[in-house]
Amino acid sequence: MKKIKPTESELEILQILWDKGPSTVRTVHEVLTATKEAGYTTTLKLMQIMHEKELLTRDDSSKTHIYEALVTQNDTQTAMMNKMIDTLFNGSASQLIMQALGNHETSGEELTAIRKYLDQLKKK
Amino acid sequence: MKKIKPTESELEILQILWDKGPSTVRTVHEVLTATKEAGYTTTLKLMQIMHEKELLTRDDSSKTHIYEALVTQNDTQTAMMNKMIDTLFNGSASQLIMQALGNHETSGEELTAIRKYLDQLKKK
DNA sequence: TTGTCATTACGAAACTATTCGTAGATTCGT
DNA sequence: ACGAATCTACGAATAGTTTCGTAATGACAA
Repeated sequence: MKKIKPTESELEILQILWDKGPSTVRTVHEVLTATKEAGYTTTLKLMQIMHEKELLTRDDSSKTHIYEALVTQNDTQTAMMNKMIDTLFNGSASQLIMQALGNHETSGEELTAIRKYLDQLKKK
Repeated sequence: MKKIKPTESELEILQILWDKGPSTVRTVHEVLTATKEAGYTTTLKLMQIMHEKELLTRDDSSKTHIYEALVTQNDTQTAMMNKMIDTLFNGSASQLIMQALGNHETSGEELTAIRKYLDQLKKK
């Protein structure tokens, strides 16, 4: 399996592509600048680099290229979580889970969902 | 609250200091090189920089300085988890939790502990 | 066609992180 | 006291990330 290690800025772009699906630089840039300052060519360059790194595919059949995330959100989540558990939670996933439960206002519904999931796991 | 954003290498060093408590560069370096290659002065420089950044305190009353983590493991966990939930899990902590449950072999004991913790939360 | 506009390509600058060589200071054993 | 070993300080080289200016290309409207 390929190593997934997007940088900070790359993650922001991936997020947008996961959300919107295949998009042009313009689209991504628009979403990006809703939150933060950035020049258009900055966004462009980033996406070009991500394409080189094979984080994105590019459809350049028409003049305006269309980019798409090549790594899934799920794989990225898994990769980064594992690293985090490793380097920050002494290898214990449950420690991470409790930390997450403790530090966030989690709604009753969410708690129920987690409990259900837990039951399912226990059956095995 | 101060912003906690240690780099990759800095995290490795923090980990060691959290584990061992106040330590010399030599000690940290020894642990570090058990896993990976690194020159002594590299480790030294890193820790000096971390001291400048106020990630570490330094006791230089004797010639061999003693460094100690200034940020707690817990605060760092919280900070990095929140960012992760934000940038990778669309703001949903429970999504992260299920991901963690799914992708790790979690022992029965751990599951029970989590369940207990969950019960506790539900009471409120 | 001609000018305007949006787009891509390229390269360089600015910044941050990582690595390590060298020099100078201190400690310790003999 | 002498020399070897250990440690710190400093600065520079390297590498990776982020930013953006400029030029070339293509699309489109008048």
